[in-house]
Amino acid sequence: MTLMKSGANPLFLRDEELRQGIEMLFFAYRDFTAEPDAILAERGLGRAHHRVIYFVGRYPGMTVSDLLSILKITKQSLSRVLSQLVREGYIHQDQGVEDRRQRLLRLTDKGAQLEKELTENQRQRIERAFRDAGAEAVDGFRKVMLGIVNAAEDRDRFDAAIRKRR
Amino acid sequence: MTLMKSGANPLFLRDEELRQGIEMLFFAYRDFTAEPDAILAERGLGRAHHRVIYFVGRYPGMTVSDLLSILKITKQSLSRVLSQLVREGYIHQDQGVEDRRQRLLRLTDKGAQLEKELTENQRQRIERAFRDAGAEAVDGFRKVMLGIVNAAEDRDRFDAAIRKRR
DNA sequence: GAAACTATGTCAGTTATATTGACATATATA
DNA sequence: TATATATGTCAATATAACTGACATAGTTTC
Repeated sequence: MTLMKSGANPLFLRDEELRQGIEMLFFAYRDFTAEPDAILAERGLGRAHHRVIYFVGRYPGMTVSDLLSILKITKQSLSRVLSQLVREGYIHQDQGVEDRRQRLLRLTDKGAQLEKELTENQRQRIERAFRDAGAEAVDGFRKVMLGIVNAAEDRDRFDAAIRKRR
Repeated sequence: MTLMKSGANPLFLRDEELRQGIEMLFFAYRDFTAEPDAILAERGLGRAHHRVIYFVGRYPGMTVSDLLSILKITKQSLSRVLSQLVREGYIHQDQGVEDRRQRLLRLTDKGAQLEKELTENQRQRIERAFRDAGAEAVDGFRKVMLGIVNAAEDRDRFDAAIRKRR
């Protein structure tokens, strides 16, 4: 941290550091979504479909409202995306067993295949970044990212070893 | 890293770790944009306007094509957003001095005020996360984020101390 | 058992952000 | 002079979100 743009002004340094943090999030997210978006476009799907497929693959048997609270979108928005995925055979809905109003969501084989193709890309990108940066850096990355996330509920999705720092 | 969900399968652990990375990016970005979006909505502006205001504030005197290559959108998309910002007095355009075809962009006072309000929110979020995580973790965060970003051109926006690891 | 609440779905209208393609203008460079 | 570049604009389209209103089936509570 010695070679900063402006010299020895600690206030500027702090601002520069924080702005870099902001920008890194923007650039990382932009590049992280670019390739999956291209794969999805070939099938007439968009980023919203990816998010649904991803989380249903991650938590099979999740309900529609689980999905709504993760994505933080309205049910009307989800509806169009989800019903397209069901219609086109990527996602299967089972009636809930304890509560029969619920629709338990899971990927079909077709859905799982697409999920793999999409996530593979992002997984590789993360893997390369993690490997290049080293285990210690990965710990730091996780601590910071966890601090950026709002809801304790979402932070709880991540592992206990990180959570205990709070 | 001792308490993982599944026990002692190292392959599972790796997959779990990578998926956490993917999800952290999603959740962090989702929460990072939520509050500025709300402020913008009051003025009839959206996230796209924020990005323009942010980068023009960051690099005063940048050209339209600089902005296009950072945002990676088409000029037609930028056009509507940028001309609204000019029309409503957030951004001022000067004719380029060396090349008079260029429009050099800078924030007006009104624009700078909005930029401050919007960025303040994100800056505070990052600041809190950085402070809670500690300096070492911040280094790790930056290393990993830099690894996720594609273009060397964009990586070069960040500081030399990190860049030299490559 | 009726009333209230919950999970989900759907209709209709609207907004923001992006796209592609075509063309125009001013300026710079070979 | 010819060509390339920086910018702007018109038109049509797509996607992903929103709000509001209403419907249905199933669960819970009084």
